[in-house]
Amino acid sequence: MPTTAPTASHAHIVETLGRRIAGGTLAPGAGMTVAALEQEFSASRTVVREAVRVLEAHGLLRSRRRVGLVVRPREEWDSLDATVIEWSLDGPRRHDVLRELTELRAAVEPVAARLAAERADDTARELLLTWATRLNELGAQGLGDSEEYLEADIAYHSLLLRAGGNPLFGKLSEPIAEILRGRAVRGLTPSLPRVGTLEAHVATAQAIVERDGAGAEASAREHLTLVSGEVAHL
Amino acid sequence: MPTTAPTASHAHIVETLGRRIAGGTLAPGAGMTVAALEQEFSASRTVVREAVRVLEAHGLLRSRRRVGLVVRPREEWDSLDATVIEWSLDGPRRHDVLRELTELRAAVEPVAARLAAERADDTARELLLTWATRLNELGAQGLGDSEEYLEADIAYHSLLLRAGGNPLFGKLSEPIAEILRGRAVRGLTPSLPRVGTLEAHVATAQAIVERDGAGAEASAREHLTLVSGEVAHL
DNA sequence: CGTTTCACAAAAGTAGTACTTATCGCAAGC
DNA sequence: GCTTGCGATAAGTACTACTTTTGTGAAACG
Repeated sequence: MPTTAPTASHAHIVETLGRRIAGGTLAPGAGMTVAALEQEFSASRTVVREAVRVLEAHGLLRSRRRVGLVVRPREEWDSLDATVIEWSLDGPRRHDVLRELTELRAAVEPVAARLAAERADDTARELLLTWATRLNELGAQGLGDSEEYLEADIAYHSLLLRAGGNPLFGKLSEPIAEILRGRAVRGLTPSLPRVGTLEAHVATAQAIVERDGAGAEASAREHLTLVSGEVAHL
Repeated sequence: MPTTAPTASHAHIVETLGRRIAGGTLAPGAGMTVAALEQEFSASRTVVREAVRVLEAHGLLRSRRRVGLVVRPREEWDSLDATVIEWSLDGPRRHDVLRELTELRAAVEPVAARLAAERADDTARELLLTWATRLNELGAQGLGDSEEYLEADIAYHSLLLRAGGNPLFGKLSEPIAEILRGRAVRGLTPSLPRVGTLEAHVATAQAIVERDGAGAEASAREHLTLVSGEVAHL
């Protein structure tokens, strides 16, 4: 085999095609055939079909006999899947996606905070407070747009969602990590976090440590109202 | 081939295997091989591999060279996917799943109600109220466990989640429909809905019609507190 | 002229087989 | 005892032949 396509194996096709669809290059309703994909990726039928199956499983594509492969409407997509979200954040609709995700986050995080306050184990509580104070410090130093801040932010929110012990909330930490990353990459994170944000983090964590469910929920909600405001008019 | 498997095609393998894993028959860590599956389902390699790919995409399975297929830990599953949820509701962990989903629902629906109040179009508002009053009527007649009630319940909640225009919330209507169905099938729905439930439905819908975001959120939250209480100790 | 029926062909679905590649585990050598 | 290399194993990839479904268009029919 010469220096041609680097064996466009399974994962590559899924990735490329997924990005095209979720990213918007390939609009819903657009059609294609397995044969065409074989050619384009210079891959065997088997490989292409497996890739198609995966995209089908994610609701991005539909394969029908005699018709070929058709891109499905957006409502059918597995829009809560981390990979699908990542792909969506690449397309022209990224702002919408970001807004939608933030709304979901605003709904979920306060309740997650309450659950964490009620049920988290002690190490999680401590760790949560640690991350919150770290965020506070970094933010105060004007490092709100730094790599470390992003990392701590993801760690904090991820733990917050997991600490309540409900795997479904934990699962939502993946999309939420994607938003944070997505915002950071696009320079939407200010170097000096908005007033109230850092305090809200610490207050939430503090409430969780003190097993104050209502308090945790309230301060998390306060924080997220601020965030929603920022993202609302992108 | 005798009267054995009726050409256990792709979808059937996905379904069966998915149920086994998500349902708990096949515990995380358990291993198998493609060859074994070929035999069991008397299907060709191609078909089995495609099925495996789909399950892999849902995070239920991992396929590694020289090792074979390994069932992945529950945290890795695409637990928000409607099919995965359906499969999970069949296993011994169904009560946990039901509880977890209800918690998520309690977090999401109030916010969805607010968004609906702020942004739904007029037909959706009207329809929402129609469903709510229908639920009210059916409930008052002691038909809370009837087929019609379930149908109306699903329609109401589904529309509530979609009306706000955020596809992510809309997507969550699938799992939520699964819960309602799951509860009904298992006879967990009382024929006379708990006091307050029906009123809350109507109140929420009423608030949405009046574009009262805060009110909609509040009454939805009230309703869901009741529901959570019911499901908490299954 | 409109409607139904039917046959054809297109495209995915299924099957089987041959070959390639990664990797785990063990054993031999340092 | 630790590393290194070999071999077996199981998935990954490829190719090809065959089957099944189904949309479309043409022909038959009312």
